[in-house]
Parts: sequence; structure tokens; C-alpha cells
Amino acid sequence: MCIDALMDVLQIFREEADRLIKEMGIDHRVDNAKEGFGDFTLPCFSLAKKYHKSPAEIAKELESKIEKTSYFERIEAVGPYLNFHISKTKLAELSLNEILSGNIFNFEKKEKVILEHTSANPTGPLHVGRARNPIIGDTMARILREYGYDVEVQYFVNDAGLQVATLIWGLKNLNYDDVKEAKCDHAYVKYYQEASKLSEMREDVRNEIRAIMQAYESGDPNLKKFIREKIGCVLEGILQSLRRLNIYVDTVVWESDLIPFSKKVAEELSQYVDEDNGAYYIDMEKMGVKIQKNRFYLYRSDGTTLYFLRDIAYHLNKSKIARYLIDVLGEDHKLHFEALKAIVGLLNPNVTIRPLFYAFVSLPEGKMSTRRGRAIYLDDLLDEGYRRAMEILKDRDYPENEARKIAEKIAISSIRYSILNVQEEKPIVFRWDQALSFEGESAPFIIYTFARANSILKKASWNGSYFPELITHPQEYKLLKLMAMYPSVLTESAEKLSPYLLARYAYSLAMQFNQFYRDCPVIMAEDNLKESRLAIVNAFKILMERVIVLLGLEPLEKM
RNA sequence: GGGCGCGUGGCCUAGCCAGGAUAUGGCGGCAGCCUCCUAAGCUGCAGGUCGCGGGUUCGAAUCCCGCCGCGCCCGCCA
Repeated sequence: MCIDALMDVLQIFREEADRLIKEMGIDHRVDNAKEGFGDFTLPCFSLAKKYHKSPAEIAKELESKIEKTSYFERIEAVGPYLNFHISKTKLAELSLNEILSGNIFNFEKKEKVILEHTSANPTGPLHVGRARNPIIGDTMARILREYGYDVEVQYFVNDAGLQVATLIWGLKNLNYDDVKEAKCDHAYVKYYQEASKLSEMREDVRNEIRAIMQAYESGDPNLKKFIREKIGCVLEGILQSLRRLNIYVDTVVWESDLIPFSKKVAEELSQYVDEDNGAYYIDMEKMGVKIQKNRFYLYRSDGTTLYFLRDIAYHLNKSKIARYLIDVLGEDHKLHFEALKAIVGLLNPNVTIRPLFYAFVSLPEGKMSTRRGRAIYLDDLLDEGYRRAMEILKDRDYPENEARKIAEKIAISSIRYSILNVQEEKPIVFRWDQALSFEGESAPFIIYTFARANSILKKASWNGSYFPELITHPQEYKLLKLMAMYPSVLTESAEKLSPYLLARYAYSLAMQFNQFYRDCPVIMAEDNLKESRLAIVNAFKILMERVIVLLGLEPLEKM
């Protein structure tokens, strides 16, 4: 049978169940049943009124009336429910065939999408609070690619803002000989922190910072060269940390390059713009947009542009290359985004802009802040993860360089997974032990399970055959059923912009495999049963590896 | 004050959008399992007024209303 990849195998059985019900003249669709009550169920409560019978009687009656088909091994009334039990043989056949043929991974090709993530101010190293953005963003990009989109990942460098000007002032006016960090993001952050402190206290410093901003916007060539060099170096430090986490950016867009275009955009919007003491703002009410705040400023009174205007220009530019734009943003950007979306939508009605908001990672003592020096840096978290993984590997007999490689992969995977496994809109309070957990709901649990499957396949080679009628164990069935859900999980994750859904699925898959592993011996099974179980393990390996890579984790054949 | 989001055992968390049968798992705690495919695994035990109060419904963790608590926002910052 040929199956549309967008529809998972379970859907075939569901439609069959719906058809059987419809044939009995009942206009209802089946629900998923609870564990232990079959696969689908038809609750009969709502039919009670119409037929003037108890739900249990109705269920019983339907049980006797319903047509027998090969799709279900059993359809039975249990109290007020009519429960459907899928034929294990049929599901095993379809499910294994979909995975082993690779058909399950065939998603239809889709349009281009530009996904923007991170876009952190290049004033210092990425801290863990900010790292939620690239981890979610990168995983989302992987999922959307798998789903068929042509994804371009962009990083928008906020080099034209106040924060960067503050850092530049610090680099020009301060001197710390004791700072010897190799990476610029770490080497310069002290200059940013100290310059921030000084600007809070001294008006002359604030004026000098403003002067830097004005000169940069007006295109002072020496200053531009200086800023690009320094900020470029900080940015490289950030991108290097991201690469260590398997995160890659396709295009870097410098905000300052958009200033001339921003000014044109402001002219286009002039009918909605008002003046306030030499500054200019857009009046949302004039635009017909009802929003919490009415005034969004585009220009300062000194004539320099503001982030809001540059961001509008940036999105308009993006909308020229792709009609679907996705922004990964902290929840503090909600209001900003709402206004931005309304304005860009007015200037270009063809574009779809969707946000992927996430709540912050904070410390028990409060929000992380680079400026105030209250933050845990991503680089330090990675180093600590590596150290802890090495500690565990010490007790096992790995050659030194192999242990190093494995430890690094475990650290990367654990950190990514600890972020991905939490619903995006839930706030996270950072704890070392939770971020670097190696057991339970963690990346090592998932990867270890994958390694177990590999170990079986290394010890017994599969001859390529399988026998659906021998696949009858409940744990075999549960695993195959869960694997068959992959297309709908991926679809939901892509359409709802929620990598977290796939992270949950990865855990369920691993857990289910461990149940199978416990109850269903493979290598010691006989002949055809052994081959059939090897087919399941093989299918699991293929699917699990796919999911691990989609989450940006590192599959290890052995650990 | 207003807007948005979140509130589930000691800690973390699933389910909520599309209301149904014993509320999912993890961490921590206790007790077990390596002559048998890797113990980063598995099994068992203890632990819950699903923030509070109303409402809708045959039925509410789930939907609606009100309240309380926490987070974020309401900048000529980004």
C-alpha cells in the first residue's frame, strides 16, 4: 500500500474505525484510547440522550452490530466505551515497511523561509539565559528543513545600537591589562560592563557614547572600520560558541548596513508619523492598529535611528526573498513584535511573520544580565559539562582521545536537551545539576538507548526479512505504534513551531525501546522471530538517529 | 494600574488548543536486579485538595468568569 508521508500509519486505522462507525449511522469520530484500553475508543455518553438508553447498553449494542474487518483484531464494549484494538500484524507490516523503506521521511518540498535566531548584542559572551534562543532556533530550523522548507538561518547583528556604542567607548577609553582571554567576547565584556557603569553615573560619558552612535550612523569611515573589527571579533566568539553546540548560521546581517534603507522606509510611513521634540514616532492608532502602546519611536531627537525602525526595514528586506519569516524571540519582545508585524504586514501584505517566543532562563537570584555581570556563560557551562562527562568516563576503559570526543558530545547533547525538553513558554530557573543531567529525562538516556540498539545490530546481522505474524509481543507492538507516529509528530512540531514536541517524542521512543529491550530478547530469539526483532531494532536505529540529529544531539554508536 | 504568559507530589515535568475510564514521567528518598543483547539501564515502595472560589456539562487538570501568586512587557534600550 502506498501511504502519503504526511499521514502516519495510524491514520489509516483511524479512518477505518470512523468508517465502521459511520456505517452504523453514527456521526462521531473515534478518540485515542487510554493505555490498556486498546488504540481508539468511542465514548457513548453523548449518544445516550438520542437513543434513550444507557451509554453502556449502547456500547454493547454497537459491539454486536459493528462490521468485522482485518484492521482490528478486536472491537469490544467496556462499560460506556467501544474500544478498538488494532491488528498487531497489520500495524507491524505497515509500520516496518514505512520506516525501512525510508518512506516515513518523505515530506513534500515547500517554500523558502527565513528563520532568525539569537541576534544577541555582540557586547560579550553568550550567557545561558540567551542560549535558549539559538538552541530552540537551530532545532526549529532542522525540523523545518526535514519538513520540506528551504530554510535560511539569519543572525541580525545589532551593531548600530546604544549597547555596542557603549562597548566601543569602553574600548577607546579604558584599559585593563589583566584581561587575557583569547576570545574577544570574553576579553571585551569587562569593558562593556565598566563603560555601562560609568555611563549611568556620568553625563559626559553618555554624551560621548551618543557621539559615537551619531558618527557611526553618518558613516565615519575610520570609526566604521574600528567598530566592524572589534564587534566582528566579539561576534566571531559568539558564533564559535554556537558552532560548538552544533549551531550554524547561514547569513549574518549587519544592522548598520540597513540605515539608508531604514530612512526610506520611514518616509514611506510618513503619513502615520508624528513629531515629539525633534524625535519621531509612529502612531499606531493612525495606522488603525489597536495595541497596548500607541507610540513606537523611529528616530531620536538627535537624528539617529532606533532599533524599531531598523527592524522594520530588516523584515521588509527579508520579505523580498521569502514570504514566510520566523523570528525566535524572548518573551520580552512580545509587544515589539506585535507592532512590527502590523507595520510590515501593512507595507507588504504578502508576507507571513510568525514568532517563536520563549521564556527566560534565570538564576535563583534573578534574571541573568551581562551588563551587571550576573550570568553563567555558555562556554563555562560547556566546559563544566565536558568535565563531568570525563569524570564518568574515567571508570570505563576508553582510550584517552576517544573519551574526550565522547565527553564533548555528551556535554553538547545534554545542554541542548535540557533546554529543548521544557515547553518554550515555561520559564527555566538554571541549576547545574538539571542542565547537566546524565540520567533520567536527558540526552545521555536517549543516546545510550541508541547505542544499545547499535550493539545488538553489531552482534547479530539482520538478513533483511521479517514476519509480521510473529510480531505479537505487547512491547513490540507499542514500540512499532510509537515509531509509526513520527510523521504526525514532526508535522505538529513544524506547524506549531515547537521543537519541544519532538524532544518529548525522542524521550518516549527511547523509553519504549528500553521496555522492548527488557522483555524481548533479540539475539537469543529463534530464526524468523529473531529476524523480525532485528527488523524492529533496525527500524528503531534508523528513526532514532534521525530524531537525535534533528534535535542537534550527537548519536553515539557506543558509549 | 493595564496587557501577555505561567501556576500539577519535597523539586522539575506531561496532559490543557480538539472535556471522558486508574493524572505522565523524571530528580531526590527507600528496597531490589549485572553466570542472560551495554546498570548513563530496569523493577518495586513512599509521596497529589491538578493555585483558590464559582459556573457550564451526564462528566472539568482540560472550557467560561472572578480572585491570588510568579514571570515578562508598558523606554528617544535592544
